[in-house]
Amino acid sequence: MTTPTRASRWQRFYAVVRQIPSGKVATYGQVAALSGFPRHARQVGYALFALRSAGDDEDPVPWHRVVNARGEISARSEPGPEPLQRVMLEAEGVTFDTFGRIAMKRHQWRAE
DNA sequence: ATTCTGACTTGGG
DNA sequence: CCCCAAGCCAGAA
Repeated sequence: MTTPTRASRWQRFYAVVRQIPSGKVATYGQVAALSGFPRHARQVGYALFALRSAGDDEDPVPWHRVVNARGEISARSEPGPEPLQRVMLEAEGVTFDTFGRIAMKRHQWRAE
């Protein structure tokens, strides 16, 4: 709605994640910082978790472009989107090394 | 109102 | 590289 001052921080995170271009990835901490909350990396993860069942076909959030600081896909409590996330990233041109890590120096998103 | 949980990060040893 | 402690917030029961 039109109440940004009362809007959840989560909406802020989603807005930033939506700005991540295809072929690039950002870390939770990065998203938090760009949203204006340097120490809220955790909340970003939780926000995305809540997004799992969101029916946002009109306003999709590229959650798959958010990875942890190690450059790996974070493990969830339950199996599911992990392999999918990797597939989606690879489909966008993101490459993984033998350790299952992303070449962050090459794919990490640089905000402008 | 309280308690528990959950896609994390960073710094220090 | 690994392990530990602290910081942070929202939603469900």
